[in-house]
Amino acid sequence: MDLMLYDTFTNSKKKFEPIDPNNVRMYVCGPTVYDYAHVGNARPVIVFDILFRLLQKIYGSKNVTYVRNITDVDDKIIHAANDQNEDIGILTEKTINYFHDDAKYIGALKPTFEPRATEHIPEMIELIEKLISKEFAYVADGNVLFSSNKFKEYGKLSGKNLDEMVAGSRVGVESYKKEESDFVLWKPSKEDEPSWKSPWGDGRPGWHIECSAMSEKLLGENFDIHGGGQDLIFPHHENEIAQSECANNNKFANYWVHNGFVTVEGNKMSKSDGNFVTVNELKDSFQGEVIRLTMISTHYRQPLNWTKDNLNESKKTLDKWYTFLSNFNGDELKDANNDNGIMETLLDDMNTPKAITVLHQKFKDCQSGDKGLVSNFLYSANILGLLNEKPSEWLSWKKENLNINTAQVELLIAQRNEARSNKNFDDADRIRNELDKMGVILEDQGGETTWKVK
RNA sequence: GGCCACGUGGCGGAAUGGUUACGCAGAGGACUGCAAAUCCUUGUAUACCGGUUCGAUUCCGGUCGUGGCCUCCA
Repeated sequence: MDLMLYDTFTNSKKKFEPIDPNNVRMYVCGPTVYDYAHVGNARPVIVFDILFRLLQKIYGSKNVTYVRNITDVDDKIIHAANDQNEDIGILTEKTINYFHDDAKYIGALKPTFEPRATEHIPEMIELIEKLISKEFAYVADGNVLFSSNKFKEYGKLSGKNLDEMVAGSRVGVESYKKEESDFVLWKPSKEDEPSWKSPWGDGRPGWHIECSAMSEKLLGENFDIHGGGQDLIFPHHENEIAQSECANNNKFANYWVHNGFVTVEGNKMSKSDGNFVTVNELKDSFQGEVIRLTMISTHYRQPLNWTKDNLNESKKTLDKWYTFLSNFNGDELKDANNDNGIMETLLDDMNTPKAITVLHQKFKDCQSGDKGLVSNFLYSANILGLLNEKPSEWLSWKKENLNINTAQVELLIAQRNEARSNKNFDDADRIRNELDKMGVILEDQGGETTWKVK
């Protein structure tokens, strides 16, 4: 069965055919590093992690190159550094570490390459020079601008056309721009701003050029998949296409894959609206796989409404699965390797919600305890990056996180069981209520009493 | 104003030209001293109006509504 992907360029599902099956190449726009990532930022990390895993399964893990860049020079970073009175390099380094911690927490594999903008300034300058020499770009007041109307196909990804855009635009036009839709490739740096020497004076790159330069360096002029959030379609990806295709006279990316937004009460989650939740702040209450399952419970192109109820539902599901798996030791579940259904759902434009349905079915099927079926269930979940923890560790996670006095709980349980064995059920129930108030729930099973945290 | 996406039960969320998944919650049952957990059973939905069709939730047109992009944004 073929991999089908929804391509923004044609607004339709297309069969995926790699340029080179021995080197399938994907570029995804990564974070701008000035602050903790919120769950909206985390969505593409998970979505394209799923796609990365899928491509590795199909083409072999050695035959897929996944590039996710880090934007470490940008106005927002400069502002944040100024606000916090912090050195830019220290701020970006710190934020990159946060990001890596978060990515690991939500179970994302490391990309093959994670290039940083500041480490590719020479490549960007080279690309800009190429665009100037081909007269797609011009210099004005120390800025270098891309001349949008020189690229006849400008707007082809987002379905916009220049005349309409100008008519409806709310942007103030900078005086040095020939056309309102021209965009900056290089701009002069002010005092105290990061700055690099260039043929056009000391300055720094515009936002879009880094992706064109770095993708070309690591993946070539023409590569398979370019991904990112839907809000990057215009202008970011449009501008990347303009830069790269004009510079190289070659097709840029063959497939454009965009994830939908995370919303909060129906509105897009974003830093500027202040309606965001960071991944980091969820770590106290939810394990990474809970976040991951919540995220992939909705198809990647649909809006995803972020609620605590959804998180709790995912948690409940994973608790149930892990509880069941805790009856087995890991070694006896190693032999399964055919997935029976999960791959089919993913091949159809990464239908993760349907994959989860398949997982529920498999879970039901393996209630008999048949080790082959249990192994298959576990293997299937692993494809989605789920159930990678040891059940015992998963189930004790909350206890360790909540400062519950384990010794006291065990003592009360012993007292209750003493009362129960004397058929003193009033006392037994009183103790259980007491524990309940502490957030501890008891389960009497097979003559043993286990407990868990609410 | 232009462009794009979307409207499925109480909630989440797939799919489909003809019996509408699955999960959560709810209800009933088994189990339990009682619970919890687990298992079994179960009710409820395709925004509105037209059209095509033997038949549409699915295809087409329109209406209404929601969200997004057009400015930094995943």
